[in-house]
Amino acid sequence: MCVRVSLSQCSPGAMFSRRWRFGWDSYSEVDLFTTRYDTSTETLSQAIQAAASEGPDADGSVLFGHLRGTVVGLKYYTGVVNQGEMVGLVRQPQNPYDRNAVMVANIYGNQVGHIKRELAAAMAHVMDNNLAKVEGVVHSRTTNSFTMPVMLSFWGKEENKSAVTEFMARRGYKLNTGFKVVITFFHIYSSFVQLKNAFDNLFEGLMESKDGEKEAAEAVGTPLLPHQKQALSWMCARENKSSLPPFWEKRGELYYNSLTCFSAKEVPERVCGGILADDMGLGKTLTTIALILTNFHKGRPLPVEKCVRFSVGECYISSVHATTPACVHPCLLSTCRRRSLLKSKPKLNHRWPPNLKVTLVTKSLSKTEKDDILCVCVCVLCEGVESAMAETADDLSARATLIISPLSVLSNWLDQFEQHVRPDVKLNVYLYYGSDRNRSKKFLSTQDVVITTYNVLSADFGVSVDSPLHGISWLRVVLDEGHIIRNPNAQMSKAVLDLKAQRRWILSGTPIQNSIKDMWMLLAFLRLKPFDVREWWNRVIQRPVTQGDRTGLQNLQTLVKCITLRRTKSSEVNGRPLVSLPEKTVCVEQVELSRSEREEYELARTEGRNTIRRYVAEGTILRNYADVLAILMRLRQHCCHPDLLSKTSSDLGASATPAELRERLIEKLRSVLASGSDEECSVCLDSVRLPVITHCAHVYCRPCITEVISTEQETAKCPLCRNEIKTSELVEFPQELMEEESSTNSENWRTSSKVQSLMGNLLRLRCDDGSIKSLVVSQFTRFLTILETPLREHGFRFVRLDGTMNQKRRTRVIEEFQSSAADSPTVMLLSLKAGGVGLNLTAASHVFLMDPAWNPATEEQCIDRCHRLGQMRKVVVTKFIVKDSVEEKMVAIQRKKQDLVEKAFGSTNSDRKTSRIDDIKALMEL
DNA sequence: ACCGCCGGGTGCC
DNA sequence: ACCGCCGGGTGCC
Repeated sequence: MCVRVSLSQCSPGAMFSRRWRFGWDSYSEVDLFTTRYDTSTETLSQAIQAAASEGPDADGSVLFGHLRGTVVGLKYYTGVVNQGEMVGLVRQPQNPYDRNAVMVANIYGNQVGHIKRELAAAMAHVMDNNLAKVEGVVHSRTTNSFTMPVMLSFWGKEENKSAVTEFMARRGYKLNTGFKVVITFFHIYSSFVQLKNAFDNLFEGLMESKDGEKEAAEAVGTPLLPHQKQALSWMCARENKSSLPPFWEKRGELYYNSLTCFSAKEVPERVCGGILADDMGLGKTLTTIALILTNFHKGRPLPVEKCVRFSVGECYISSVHATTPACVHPCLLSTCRRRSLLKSKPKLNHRWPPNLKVTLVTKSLSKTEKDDILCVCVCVLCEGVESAMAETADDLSARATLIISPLSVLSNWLDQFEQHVRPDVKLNVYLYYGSDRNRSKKFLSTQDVVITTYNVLSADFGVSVDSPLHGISWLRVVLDEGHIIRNPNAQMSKAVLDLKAQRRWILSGTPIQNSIKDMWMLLAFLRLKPFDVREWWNRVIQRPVTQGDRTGLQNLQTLVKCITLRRTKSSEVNGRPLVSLPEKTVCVEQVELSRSEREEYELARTEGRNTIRRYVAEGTILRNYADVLAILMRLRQHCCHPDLLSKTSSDLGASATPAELRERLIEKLRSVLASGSDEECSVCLDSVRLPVITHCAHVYCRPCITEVISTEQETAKCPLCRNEIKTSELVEFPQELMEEESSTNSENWRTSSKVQSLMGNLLRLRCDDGSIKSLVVSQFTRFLTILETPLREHGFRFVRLDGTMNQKRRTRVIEEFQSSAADSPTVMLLSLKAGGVGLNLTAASHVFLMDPAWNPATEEQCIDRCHRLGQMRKVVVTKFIVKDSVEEKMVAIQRKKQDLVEKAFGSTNSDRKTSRIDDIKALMEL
């Protein structure tokens, strides 16, 4: 090697004034790069990926400005760029010629060139210190083939803006600023609210031109409904057709991506699979089972062993002809041996050879012979597996489908396979779960289906280098409830992304739960190029959408449309509803309080109203929100049963010690949550998960409020009352108390008007038709406990399902309830929040909603557990509402709230705040 | 690269 | 001639 340096190497600061130079006489850059970089396993795309995920999130970033830069060294690299194409900028601190080097790469991670030295030096400082994220777009090409201009944009946190701008200016690079973009919490928040609504529409109307139907393979025992045949047809097409992924088009010889302006000679890798986002109850599981059996390689059905029982006395195996007599199914062999039919001695093999033929001869048989011949003969449904082998590049030896599901629905998968696969078909389904699971890769990869849970998968992934599931080339990976993997940093998500598969599917009723970020994980799993790389996703979709860009949203919509099939129960196909469910009637039964109940209620109401009046007058209603909720809660509890009221909680007023404050906050939290009410988190607008209470007594999801705090840092304020909040001051409900809550005293039990109304209904029903089953639903688990006494007294057989039960018990309870046995329970006491999605309670045809919920959707969800596919009877829903009470007003607000959600486009946080105050006023008749 | 830069050849017009 | 000018060789970081 001959390196000639005209000037001695110097400090980075002096580098600009002096020049240095290398000779290339006997040394090519290829050698240099292979020795330098090939020792590292990191690929360029991984480097880009890593760079993008380390940097600040696109959400909170502001644009510092633009700068026109130069990409040099084009002729040394193969990466090509088109006009308007986005490029990635990656720091190369290990570059032997310049540790400030900034590499330029195209969407596919192919190197295009480098940023010119001086500019790179300035950028390196900014990039290395995480002051800004720099993005590049190549707007125009110059005619020469050595350099090209690149438009650089600098993005980062507001507080770094001036530092970056000044630094660049000192180096002689002026950042051109367009209009000033200021993003505050409320900014993000209101655009988030808008998005949430836009998302609701995102998955709507995805039915167009997906209306072909496909019959399932013979092995599927359950006839598919028309919409399921459509889904099957669509899924098969997504797996088999080689249509271009969204935004790709053929332009002459090249394939062109209209979003990133990238083009390539090769066909872009197609996405085999997609998102099946049908509403729950439309049969995603059955459709998936049908897909597994129907669409093996080359669109042929999965070759499965099918046991054929010949009708007695008619058929008789006379001889076995096999082109390869080496293998005979052991089951058949036993018969052959007995009858001495085999000429040669075959080896045993469980897999039936494709061209083995069995000749059957009819013969009259004696009784014993008939019994003998009732042996099982095994046939093959699909022939020609081997011949298909050589034809395509795909690995046709991949056989198994891996299904990953939450633990709670694991048993459902097994049941559904049992139920929908014809009993005479032998499908190898292996449950990869439990400590004694078979970890043999050979064993697993020869199964037809392997089912496991997200937890098992990620546990395996974390523990050992050669996780069995990660070592297998799957034919197909299916993520059930795929929205579970929405956090890309979670171990679970990484484990899922690392799976090797030809085809990938996501099943989910709610593909986007919180934000557009959720979507990235799904696309990354599906390997939808180029969006599986975070930078391109951020730049092309996420940032434009979060900043309210219409085209960004349109692009996202197009993207989603291409890979998603979503139908709701109300969707129509050719003017007819997708599924015809039995009629559902909802009636409200007014309950009159007894005199003593009314007296107690009015007492509590007057007291509460005075308190709230005071808050309204002081303008402190939101500051005392928890207290207000507690008052409302007490009233709601009065409506159900007097014993629901917890011991009067002390007033928050003056809190002497921190321990005392904590005690009182927990008490507040208890009154909000413990009884099972459905409180809404004001950040995500959903029911609270992992509830925490702030020192200003507002309840949020822990992740939501933590994010708010980390975004706003020291200046973090409570989104509801703008008091200062700190992560360290968030209080959780202690687990020990959780358990205490459930204990109740069953001696001196008393009834209530609502209990009477329910019992009257149940007794009447039992009289009319003893086989009718009912769900009795309440938000208050303690109310369910109270209801147990009269049910027992009247000799009802009942079960109970609430959030405290573990999975095993839940499954058993549901099984018991769903059973049609004569002595099976006819009533299920159900806590409104228990189970959430996926429960199948079709045995019930009557639903009694004991108390109104804040969120009408929760009620609907609950009703849907029995008003769904498989329901044979008309469904009757009875809502008990106490006359002249807070419950009546809640119903009115429910309706208003639903309107609000529907029209909420543009509703801001402050709108919501005032609407909350209005709600409270209305509830208390102020 | 239809540039910039380097360094050797050259030297009135 | 310790300059200027010309024209060939050359070229990312």
